Amino acid sequence: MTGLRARQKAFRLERILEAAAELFRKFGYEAVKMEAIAAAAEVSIGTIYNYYQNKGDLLVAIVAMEVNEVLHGGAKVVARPPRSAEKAIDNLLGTYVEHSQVYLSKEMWRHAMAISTQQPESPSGETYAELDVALARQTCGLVEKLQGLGLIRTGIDPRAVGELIFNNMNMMFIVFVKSAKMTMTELRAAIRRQNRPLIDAIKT
Amino acid sequence: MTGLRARQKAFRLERILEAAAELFRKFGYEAVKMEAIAAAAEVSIGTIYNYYQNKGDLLVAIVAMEVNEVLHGGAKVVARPPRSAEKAIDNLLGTYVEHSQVYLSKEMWRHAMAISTQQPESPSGETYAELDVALARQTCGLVEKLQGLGLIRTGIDPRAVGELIFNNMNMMFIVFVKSAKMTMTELRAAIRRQNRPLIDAIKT
DNA sequence: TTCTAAAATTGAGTCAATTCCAAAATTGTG
DNA sequence: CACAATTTTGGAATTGACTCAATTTTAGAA
Repeated sequence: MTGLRARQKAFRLERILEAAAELFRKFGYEAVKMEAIAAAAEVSIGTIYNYYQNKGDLLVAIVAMEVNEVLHGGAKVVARPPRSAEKAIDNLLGTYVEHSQVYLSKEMWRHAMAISTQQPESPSGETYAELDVALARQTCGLVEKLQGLGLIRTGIDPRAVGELIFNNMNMMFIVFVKSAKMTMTELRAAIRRQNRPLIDAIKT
Repeated sequence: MTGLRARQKAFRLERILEAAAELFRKFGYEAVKMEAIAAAAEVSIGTIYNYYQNKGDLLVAIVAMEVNEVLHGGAKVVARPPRSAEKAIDNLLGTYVEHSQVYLSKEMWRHAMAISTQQPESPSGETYAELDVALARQTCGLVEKLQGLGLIRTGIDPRAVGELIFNNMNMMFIVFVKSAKMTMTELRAAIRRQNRPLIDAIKT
């Protein structure tokens, strides 16, 4: 057991995902037909639907791999944060938004977000939501750590602050991927500006 | 001039919108076929597409009417805010989220959001984005007013605070409509909890 | 009233995602 | 080595949003 069948399955799963990722990146999510993905992965359309529920599922699986990398990057920042609340938070959020652009286009992000909003109960929708929760937790974790390091006043609820900061960033990221012209630099500047009053007020 | 044709046009526009709104509310956005809307509005499918670019456009038009009411409700709060920063902000955000449920189901909101994310450049996507901007401005306006009333420290950037608060609420509202079980009460409690450290820090 | 160009309406047809299902392949078992 | 149970395959059928060429309606001039 766990013989040929399982190996073939894993192999096909990956080949389909890679074919889709490459095509999505090259031509955009909407422009790519399932037929093209099937041809590129050298399987039939039916086979794709055997592995993934729908076209959106395929996209969200790609995005999920990406977000997992972002979580890893974030963990490093939380482990050894810069020695000021301002810099630490800027660093973490910077990791999030910068990394998010490495493999995924704005268009891919937009569709992934739309799919997870449209079908929150589907496996891919839940996956996406869980990743958001994990990122929010990580942000809260950083705030807590900063508090432990004496960089943020005691008595302040770190979860409230973490969620507020994360939600603001997430919303700004949505605005960013929806805007054709907004740059990464502008995004980061806006987030910094929005966070400043809060951080000034809670830092020691 | 402005005779029969214009009147008929306005009449049909409205009849299509009303038919769609009723069907969407009763059966959900996805479950309703364009064919059904056409039949209910007593026009052909082609005619609907003469007035609205696509099915999503129809939904966003309905949502836009709703959000305009929300903006009106918000204006009243900003005009005569409660005499504490905490209550004033809670009141405004409460107006937003409570009103949003009157005519629209979570499912309709989810699809409207998804559409505006997927097609940000389309008329309906832009309409939705503009409404978000208007709401964010209103929130900033309230913060500024509270500052003018001496309820929030001077020297704090009201736009930064307003945007932070609005973006957090907006993100939480997305979480809310994506969750089958989250209640309005829970949503409001979460938002209050998240805002508390910020408001405590900036109020006089 | 009658005629004509512009505007609006119509619905059958197109397109791409998704579903269906019968044939083929794979595996564990007697 | 069969052979039955299970899984995979691939292409045909379905579905529903959207298009477009033909038809109908309207406004206004003669």
